[in-house]
Amino acid sequence: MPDTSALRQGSPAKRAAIVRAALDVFVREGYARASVDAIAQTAGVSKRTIYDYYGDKERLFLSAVAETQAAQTASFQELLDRTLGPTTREADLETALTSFGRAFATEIARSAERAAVLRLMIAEASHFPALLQPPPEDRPVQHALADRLATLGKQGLLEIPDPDEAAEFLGLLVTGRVNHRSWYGSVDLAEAEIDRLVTGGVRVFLRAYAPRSTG
Amino acid sequence: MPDTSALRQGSPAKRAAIVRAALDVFVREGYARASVDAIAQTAGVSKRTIYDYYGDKERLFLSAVAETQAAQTASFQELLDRTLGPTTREADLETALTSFGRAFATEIARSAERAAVLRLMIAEASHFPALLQPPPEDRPVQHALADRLATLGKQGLLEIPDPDEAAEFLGLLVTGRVNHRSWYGSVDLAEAEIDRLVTGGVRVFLRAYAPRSTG
DNA sequence: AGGTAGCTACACTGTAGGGTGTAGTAATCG
DNA sequence: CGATTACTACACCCTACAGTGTAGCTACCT
Repeated sequence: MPDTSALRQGSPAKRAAIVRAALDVFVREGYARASVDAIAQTAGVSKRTIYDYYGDKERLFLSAVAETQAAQTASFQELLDRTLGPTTREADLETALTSFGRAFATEIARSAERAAVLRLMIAEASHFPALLQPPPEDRPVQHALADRLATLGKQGLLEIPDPDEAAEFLGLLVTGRVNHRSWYGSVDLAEAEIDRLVTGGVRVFLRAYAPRSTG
Repeated sequence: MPDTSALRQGSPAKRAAIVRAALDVFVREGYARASVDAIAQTAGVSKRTIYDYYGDKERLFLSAVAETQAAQTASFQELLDRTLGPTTREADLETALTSFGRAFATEIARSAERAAVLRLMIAEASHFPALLQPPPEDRPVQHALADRLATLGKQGLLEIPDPDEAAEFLGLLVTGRVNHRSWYGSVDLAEAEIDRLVTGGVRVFLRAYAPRSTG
């Protein structure tokens, strides 16, 4: 006899549609306000199907968050390679860091999704301890960035005593003010404003981590 | 005839008790999950009284947030005077900034309330546009800090081209990592950990804003 | 004493929403 | 072909909760 209490396997396409719709609604409404009916309607799927796939609202929520985190980590890696790749030369450093920062912050501030997920996680962290277990959204991300900075340090372009810390600060300097002003994506910022905030952050980072005496 | 639809004036003590209980529950549960019954019970007051005082849940929420903001702004001013007062001398600068940062971040990370309110505001910003209207929680705060930094700049202790920006970065460097790791107060951090994060942030700030050539 | 205001306790309405059960349809599998 | 699987539509249960109406108690005012 089949285990009728098990979740349905289903098709990847339908799973993706549901998870995508769920994230949309959760992000717009917050967990508690988001209704499964609304998610079903957004996904173009019956409510019953959602329950057959995910069992309950909590698991749907956690799946949706996990889903986007994987996607975001991947897209960050790609971004890092594009803007801070191993071909960076001395003269390009500020330019490269700025363009990295701009791409990074734009991704956060404008793609809406990334910031929105962060917002959602901040809001729900205390209700879903599971959210805290996986690397807090950017451990792999920060590691990759730290590696790049360490390399730049070894090349004498920067003075980086602690690459992990430096990576954290760079991320913070670049995204902190954008997140703050946009209320983590709740309010749109002008592109020019984002640029200004990012550029300022990179400038501070470079002043703090410039080599004391250039050889 | 009396206007029966008007809110009741009531006693300040009871108002305070309600607003305090409301904040407790909102902060712990989030707006949507928080029930007025729970708030009434926490406040030791009947639900009817809450409605007589505040009319509805939304107004209660906004009052609670506004209440704490005023309190927090005041306590920050006091903190700033205590740690970065006008008597600061050169040798004390790093010490003073560090103790400022520590006090600031501790207030945010340990008093729980401040971080929790921020968390709440981040979560609800898109549902309560009114939250965005008043100075975003720290405009007066940042202004006062900028003034102090400008003074230190004029004394030659720091090189501060843009005091407002510098104040923003100092706040960010000092609190950013604490907020990030504690999930804006959802997770407790050890005192030593907070110290380490704050100290690191101050060090970066000083490296970035140290005078290029000391006269 | 009589009136009025502040408050509680409690009953009650209406609605939203999580979650389930099931009949019916279409496709797919053997 | 019949059987199973995936799905929708829909009716449904049950709980939580925002908000209201009201009776009754206390305390204060005059």
